Amino acid sequence: MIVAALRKKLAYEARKWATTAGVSLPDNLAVNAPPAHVKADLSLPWPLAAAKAAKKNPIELAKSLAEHLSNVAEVESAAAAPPGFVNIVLRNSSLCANLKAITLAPKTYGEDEGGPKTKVLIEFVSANPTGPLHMASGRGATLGDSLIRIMKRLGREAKAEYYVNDGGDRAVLLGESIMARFKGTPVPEKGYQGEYLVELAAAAPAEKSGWDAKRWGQYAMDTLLASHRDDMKAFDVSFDRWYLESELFSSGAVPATLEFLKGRGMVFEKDGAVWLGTMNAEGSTDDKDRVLVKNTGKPTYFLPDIAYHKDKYDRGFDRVIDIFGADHHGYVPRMKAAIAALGKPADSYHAIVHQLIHLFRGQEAVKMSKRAGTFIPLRELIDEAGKDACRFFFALRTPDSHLNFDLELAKKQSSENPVFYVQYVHARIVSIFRKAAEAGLHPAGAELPMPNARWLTSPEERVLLDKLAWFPEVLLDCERLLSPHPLANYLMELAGLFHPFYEKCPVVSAEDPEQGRARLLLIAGVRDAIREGLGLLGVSAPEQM
RNA sequence: GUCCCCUUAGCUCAAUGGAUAGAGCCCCUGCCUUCUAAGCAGGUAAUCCAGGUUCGAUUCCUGGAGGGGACACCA
Repeated sequence: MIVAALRKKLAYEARKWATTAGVSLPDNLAVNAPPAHVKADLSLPWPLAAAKAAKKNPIELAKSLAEHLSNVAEVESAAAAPPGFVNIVLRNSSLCANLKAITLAPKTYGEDEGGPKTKVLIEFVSANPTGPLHMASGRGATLGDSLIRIMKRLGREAKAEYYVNDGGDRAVLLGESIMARFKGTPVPEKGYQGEYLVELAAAAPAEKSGWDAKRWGQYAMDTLLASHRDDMKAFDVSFDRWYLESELFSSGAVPATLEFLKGRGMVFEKDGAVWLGTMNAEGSTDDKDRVLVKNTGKPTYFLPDIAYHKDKYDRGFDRVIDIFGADHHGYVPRMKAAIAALGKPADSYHAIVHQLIHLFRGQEAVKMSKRAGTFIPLRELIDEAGKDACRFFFALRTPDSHLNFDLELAKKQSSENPVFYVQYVHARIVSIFRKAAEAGLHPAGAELPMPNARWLTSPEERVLLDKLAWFPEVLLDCERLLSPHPLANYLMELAGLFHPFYEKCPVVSAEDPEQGRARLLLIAGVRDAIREGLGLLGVSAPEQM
């Protein structure tokens, strides 16, 4: 029985109890991990919540609920604790059964949790193909890709999409900029000034001398887009679709969306331009109206963006998530307004805004790249620190907070480096399994038996059993918070709990071979949780270090 | 001027409104003939300020202080 399923069972029993006790419980019944000083596996604050409405003494309710819950099969004991908690100790056998569920049937996590039967689309990175991908895109990529992996793991239908702004004016300007670099003439004032275009122009094929700006633009955009694809591949991030803005235009979706919005009465004309009445629309979050079609007759970028989001819904996605960098946060209210203007429910759309990355070498802030000038390309970071360190560091923090990325630390092969701290545990366990096979304790790959109840009862073993039971809950936390950081932090904690076990509980040289095999089962659970957890973060789990 | 994010230990960060606020690093003291010392055991140390809501606030609300970012008929 895993915690996700046990939570349901306890909640069900608690509701039965509430009926007979004549109290009402809130809709959301959370199961918490108890604080360190409490010797229990689960903590339920439910009596506290019930006492308020019922005007009853919470500790009395807790005693009554504890008595009721001690009849649940998986529960060893349930005790009331002031001011009104119920603390539950689980049977070792149910925790062992959970362990078997982790090591033998890992595909069942979250399944019995149900969860919303939705089709989720997450759009992320979506950088303009006018320059190399930059390190902030790495944070968005980590967020999006890990969320996709976690949601899939929970049985959701989740797709990843990258929107490519390959539209007209931008391509022309890029073409003019790179052509100027090739010819050594000044780059247009509003053009792309980056030094990378010099390199790119030099690398173009021989016939380039005859190219016009349009041809140059096409070349630059194709090459840069290809580099974005390469960078994402190197970062172990994959997309179900690269959606081109040009596709959107050629499909006629842009004028069709304008007509659709007109039909809904959301559009008005003023000063020769066409506006979306985002400010006063029902459910609007925007502070001013926005232009859809300029007085020149050309659409702004906003209109195709709305058309693109309409298309997401038209393709059957009922949960649409966009990931933006902090510099685009101002874009969120108007996108929400657009979703409302399309007549979609507000809670079907979610924007994740992640904050900036500050790059350091030790104490020293890194402001710019030597190669690319004013910004740090993602590729430079991957090349220097490695994909694993980048992804783990990016996953470790909530998107809301600024992220300090220390290149020196990320490159260190020591315990100071969190990613090595976790990977090391995996390698250690794999090594123990090798030794166990050599010693004849347990042949490689064979199934491990369900341990006898007298094994795995020491504090070091028990705490690991417990921690493993929370793994599915952590994935649900990630989904709820739309961030992989609870998983990354969980892996740090799990790794930290393994080392005391390693010191005190010999496996291969255990007193009793049966005990050794029980411990093998336990560490197989740790190994698999780390391997899978790291996998969900796009980080490798080396067998040897 | 308006808007967004942040402020927790010396440092980097955790904690669906729950109990004695957790980790890792740094520093100090011990530990390698026994499954990887990239490790273990022990020690010191924290919620920016003022109000409010609540049985209960690091968490929610209001105001203030400090730091970061954004505010085009640009993309």
